[in-house]
Formats: sequence, C-alpha cells, structure tokens
Amino acid sequence: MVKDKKTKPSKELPLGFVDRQEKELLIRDFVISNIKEVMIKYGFQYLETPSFEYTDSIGKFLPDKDRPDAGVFSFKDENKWLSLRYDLTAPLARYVAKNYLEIPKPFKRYQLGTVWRNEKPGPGRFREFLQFDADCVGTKNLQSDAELCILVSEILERCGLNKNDYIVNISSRKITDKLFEKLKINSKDQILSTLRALDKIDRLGWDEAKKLLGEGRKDKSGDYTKGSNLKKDQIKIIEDTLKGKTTDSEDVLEITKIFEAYNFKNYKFDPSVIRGLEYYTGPIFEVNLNFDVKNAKGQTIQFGSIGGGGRYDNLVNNFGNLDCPATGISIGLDRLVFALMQKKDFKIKISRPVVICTFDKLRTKEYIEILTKLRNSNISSEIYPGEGKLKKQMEYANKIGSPAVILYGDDEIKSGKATLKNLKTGNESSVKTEDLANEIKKLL
RNA sequence: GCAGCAGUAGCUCAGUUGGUUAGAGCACUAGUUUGUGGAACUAGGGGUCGGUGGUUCGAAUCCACCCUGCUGUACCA
Repeated sequence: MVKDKKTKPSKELPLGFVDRQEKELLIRDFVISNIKEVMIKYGFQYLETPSFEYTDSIGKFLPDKDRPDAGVFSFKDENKWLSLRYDLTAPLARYVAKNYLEIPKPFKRYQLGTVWRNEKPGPGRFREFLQFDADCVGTKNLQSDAELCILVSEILERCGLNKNDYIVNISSRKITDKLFEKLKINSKDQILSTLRALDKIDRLGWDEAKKLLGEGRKDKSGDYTKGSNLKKDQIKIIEDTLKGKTTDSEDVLEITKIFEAYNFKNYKFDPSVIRGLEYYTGPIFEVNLNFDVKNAKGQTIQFGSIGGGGRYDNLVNNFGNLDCPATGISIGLDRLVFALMQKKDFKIKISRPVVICTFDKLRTKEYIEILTKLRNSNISSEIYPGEGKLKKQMEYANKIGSPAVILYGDDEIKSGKATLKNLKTGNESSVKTEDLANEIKKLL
C-alpha cells in the first residue's frame, strides 16, 4: 500500500481537548476518593446520568441553522436533537422531574462526570472536563445551601488546601434583583449586561467594571466591549450598595448564622458574586483560590473560580408543574487538580514496578517464578517487556522510575541468589529468591 | 467572535542588507563496555523552515491570503 503524505491522519488533538497523564490522573483519583468519603459522611446519594440528553431537556433550545452547536456539542438523531451535557445540574433537574414521585424529598445526591462545552478554551479550561456536583432538591431550607459550602470546604482541605488557600464567597441573587427594582432597570438586556459587568469586579476592579456599567471598555489587547449604558447616579448607587461589607439580605444573614453554628469561618460576603445569569433565585456561592496559578511557561494566569453554585428554585418546575426548590454546588475537578499540582508541598505517590531483567529466553520459567513471588506479595513488578541487552533494560528501568532491578542470570541461578540492584543508590546485594519480596519492601 | 503576539528536528530555540547541501542543545539509535541505568566520549538517523499563492536568476528570510497555537477580551445555561 502506497502511503500518501497528504492522507496521513493528524496526530493533533481537537481544539480544547487534552491527553491527561498518570500524575494528573492519580491526583484526580485522590481528589475523587476524598469527595466520595465526604459525601457519604454528609449523607448524599450517588447518581449517574448519561452523557447525552435531548437538547431541550437540558435547557438548550433547538440549535439554529447558523450555529447548530452554540455552546454545546449536538447532533440530530432520528429527527431529535441530542446534546452532550454541559453541566450536571440540568440533567439532575431532568432526573428529578422524571422520577418525582419515587425520590425522597428532600433529595440529596452527588454526581461525578465529564461535561462538554463547545466554546473557546482558556488557560486551565478545556472543552471536555470533569465536574463534581452536589445538590439538595425539594426544600427551601437554607441549611442545605450552607451545608454545600461547608462540604466543599471539607473536600478542599482533605485534598491538602489550607484555610489561606481558598475562600467561599457568598451573596444572593435577591440583592441585585432588589437593586434593579429600586433603580427601575427593567429591560432584560440591560439587567443581563449589568450582571455581567458586576461579575467582573473581582477580576477587573471597580474602575474598569464601572466603564462596563457605563459606555464601554477597551481591554489591554485593544478590543472594545460595549457597556450597559447606565446613568451616573445609577452606577453610584450600585457601587455604594455593593461595596458595603455588610448586608441586610435575609439569605446572607441566615446562612451566616448557620456558618457560625458550624464554626465555619472561611467565607466572605461578596455582592459581586453573580454566577450564572439564568436560573439562580437565592443564595449564590463561589469558591476561589488565593494562590497564583501558572501555565507551562511560568506566567501567572487568570485562573478564576474552581467552583460555585447557588439556589435555583424554578429549574425543576420547567419540566411541569412541580413545586421543587433546589440548591447545588459544583467543582471543576481538572481545574482543582491543575491548581493542586502547583502547590509545592503537594506530593502524590506513583508506584513503578521492579524490573526483572532477562538474559536468556530459556530461563523464562525462572523469571516467572520470581515475578509470581513478588506479585503475590503485592509488589509492583514486571519482567522486562522488550528484547535487548542488559544495558537497554537498565535504561528502561531507569526511565520508568523503577525502584530496583533484579538480575537473575546463570551465575545467580546456580547459587540460588538473585542480584537486587537499588536504582536510587546503585547498591547491589545478593538475595535468596525467597527473601526478595521482603528486601524490596525495605527499599520502597 | 474580536484583538495582540507567535509558528524552523520529538522538545527548547539560533539562523536579516534574500545566496552553496538549513544549525545548536536536549531527546532518540548504535558503539566505547557482547552482565549494569542515571556521567563522559564517538558516530548516526531525523526537517516539503505551519500551508497556499506571489515577487525574484534565487525565499526559512520580502508580500498577500489561509491554518494552528498562546494570551487577553466577549459569550458561558
């Protein structure tokens, strides 16, 4: 078969998708095991829903012809549009609506799953990522909201973050709702663009955010963003209201009281917390990291929050006439892992096998005897999987980070003692084959 | 989507008044050592210089368009 260069498959990945290697995956596993333990402790059920949903079930309307994939990945199957889920909250609302009569009320569930977004990736943001989501459905009791913040904090601290590394910012959608009422801001467009501008205060600062509230703003690349055209006195009232460190918001006051009862202090009232625009109706929370995150080139990047959530009392109701208040929180696990990898004091153990070097194919039986002994002792081990000289085998063992190699050639077989070489120190010792497992455990 | 910057070997990058056969370090392969890695030395393989078109006797180098990446910004249920 003639190979034409032009027909060679591409080795590049699609935009926004990445290969994830062992270190990252092991840290992710560590995070997940912490999550599961905490969720059991807090009394949440484990749920899984499918990757695909009908597009309209998860809050997307039929894709239009020009951009059939705006925001999500979709395709048409038997005349119905399907989409890959873009979060775990919308599928939960669908699940609750479908199983409304059977589920306990309130219903506390958690879920871990990959979600997909068809949008431009940024630093530490991809188009495919793993999300953790915990929700409490079927009660207006704000203890649920508080519990979600506390459980996320416990997860973060179990993963190795300390109280200086993160903070939970809380606010309530009702604060901005009231404010807009007072200022007679009624147009939906203006409300949305104002919320967006306020959402950027922590990143841009008040001076820049105020430009977005007014006429518009030019960013440092020279790009211009239109503002929401509020009047100066309106902007002033917004600024005065939101800059206050205290609030008369009932939501916030009540949650604060519950936090106090838990003796939980790692939170801050921050009225610039806005989160999603569409469905939140009450308390909203956002989890932010307090340390710098750098990219592969060592530049500090705008990392944003690693998670957040809030109360959405109307979402389930969209599926029918179901009065079903709810509150939830999610963490972007890959982003958390990305951040954890940058903490200097964070270490994860990666097990690499002891390599049994091969000298002679006729000795395969002897190698397997040793291998079986080691594996029966639960020691990660392998017979050199390739072919080649001892030097090549040593290079292999060194490259994979193996702790030791075992040399068992004719000389050793005659004497019944294998040579055990510690690859860290270079020391070699002669060990009876039945003692190998114990000797290796000493150097691991 | 918009904007700025950038694409030369697997990786990091040199390479301007446009001129033989396009370089270095690391990595890779082989050897110095046919039973010893992480050090050294020797030799070797590997590039349509992001793509297409143009200017020119001649283009990695100049021009146009396109593609891709990074960063910011917008959108983000």
